[in-house]
Amino acid sequence: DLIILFRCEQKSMLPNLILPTKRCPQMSDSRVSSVIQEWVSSYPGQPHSQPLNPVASNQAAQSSQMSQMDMISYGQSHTGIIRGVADERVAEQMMGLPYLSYNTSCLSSNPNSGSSNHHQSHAGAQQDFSSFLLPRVPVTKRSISKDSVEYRLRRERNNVAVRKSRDKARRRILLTQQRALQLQEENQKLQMKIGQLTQELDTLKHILSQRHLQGGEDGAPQESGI
Amino acid sequence: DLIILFRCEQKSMLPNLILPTKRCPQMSDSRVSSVIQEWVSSYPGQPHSQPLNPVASNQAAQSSQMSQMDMISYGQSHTGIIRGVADERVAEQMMGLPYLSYNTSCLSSNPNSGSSNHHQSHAGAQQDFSSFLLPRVPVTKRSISKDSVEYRLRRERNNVAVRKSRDKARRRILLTQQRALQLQEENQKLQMKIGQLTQELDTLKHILSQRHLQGGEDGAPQESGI
DNA sequence: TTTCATTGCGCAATCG
DNA sequence: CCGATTGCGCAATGAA
Repeated sequence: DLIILFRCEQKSMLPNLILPTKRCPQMSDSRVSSVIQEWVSSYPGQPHSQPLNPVASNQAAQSSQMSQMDMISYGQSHTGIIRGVADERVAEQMMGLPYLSYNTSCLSSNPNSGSSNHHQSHAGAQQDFSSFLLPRVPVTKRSISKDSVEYRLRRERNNVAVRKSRDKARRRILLTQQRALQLQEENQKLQMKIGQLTQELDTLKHILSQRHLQGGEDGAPQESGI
Repeated sequence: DLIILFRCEQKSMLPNLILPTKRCPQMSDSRVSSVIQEWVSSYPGQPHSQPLNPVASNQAAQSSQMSQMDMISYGQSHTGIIRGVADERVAEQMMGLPYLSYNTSCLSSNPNSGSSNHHQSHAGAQQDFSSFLLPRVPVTKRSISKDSVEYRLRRERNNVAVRKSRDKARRRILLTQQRALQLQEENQKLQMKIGQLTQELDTLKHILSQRHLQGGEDGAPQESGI
């Protein structure tokens, strides 16, 4: 009864067990926990009366390259979260306070980087996942030198792309809404037309049956027309 | 032939001329220019062969409280932009480079605050809008002291609300899409049913007409049922 | 490898 | 004053 969620960067490493999203690594902890909640509450096995209160969901990877490979384990009765953080550089806007899940309590711990504050668990047989948790800590990619012209150019290009993409999304959503409304109206018209045709058909059938009663016993009414 | 877009903070001041959005003040310059382009290109008056090249669209109000009341004027032949900026404090992440509109050239000018760099126009009879442009420069709200606990609490609460709202939006969009698909399927079924009923009706009508030819001249076929 | 497109997220402004 | 929305930039990632 131990469900484990992996969060990793490599697509090939995605076990795709619970979260079918492609964006797993970017989901916030609160979102992960809410997804877990949804999934658990939709599970027809145990009652799960309380909202299972995932303890931590802290260590926000706000604008740094955290979460190289985070891992969250959830036990049935003893809810626990194990998190491994492989940080590359100090988060810039790391303000200290952890995430707040919608409906869960929140425990802050170690508001800054580290790669040392793992294992916030508190029960059960948790193995040593350190080999998983620290796949490549000191990667030290090219320091992109935040102030370089090239960085700003890339940022600006991405900002343009983001705006474009969001405009597109907005238009798509609008079109979908309009299409839904249009289809609904069309549906009503079709329903009305069906009612009309059905009534007409009933009338004709009635007339034909009357004719049968009147015009004697012809037997087979089928007359394959011209 | 002078179209003026106002961007202001107070809802009551929204002339709502071109941009019906509630979020006018937050629209980026590139978005504004794209909206203008859309609007102009959909205008059946003049040809507007070139994409009208709105000059500036700079002065990014990225994470500061800029754009108290910006104003953009657009002339038919001489595209110009007047901007009034009432800055309260220096933008934090102001990196220097201006916005890049999707398909327009970009002229940078005065990458930092000011309330002095207005009137980038270059033609026509532009009046003095300074009284509009500087409604309340030195507002100097309560400095929220970026590091205060209260600030962080508010930020965290807002982050939670944002996540919640976006989850809701995602669900709404998904529901709309599913509803559209469902309506489409239903529509097809209804169309088929209509075809079926129509064919059946034609058959019965044909039968009835045959009966008329066979059974002599009854005259009126209408027999109001029981 | 580089570029653009998507997407989750935090911030700030604004609405209700 | 609060939460809810929304535009935006950033970073990670997908896709080509």
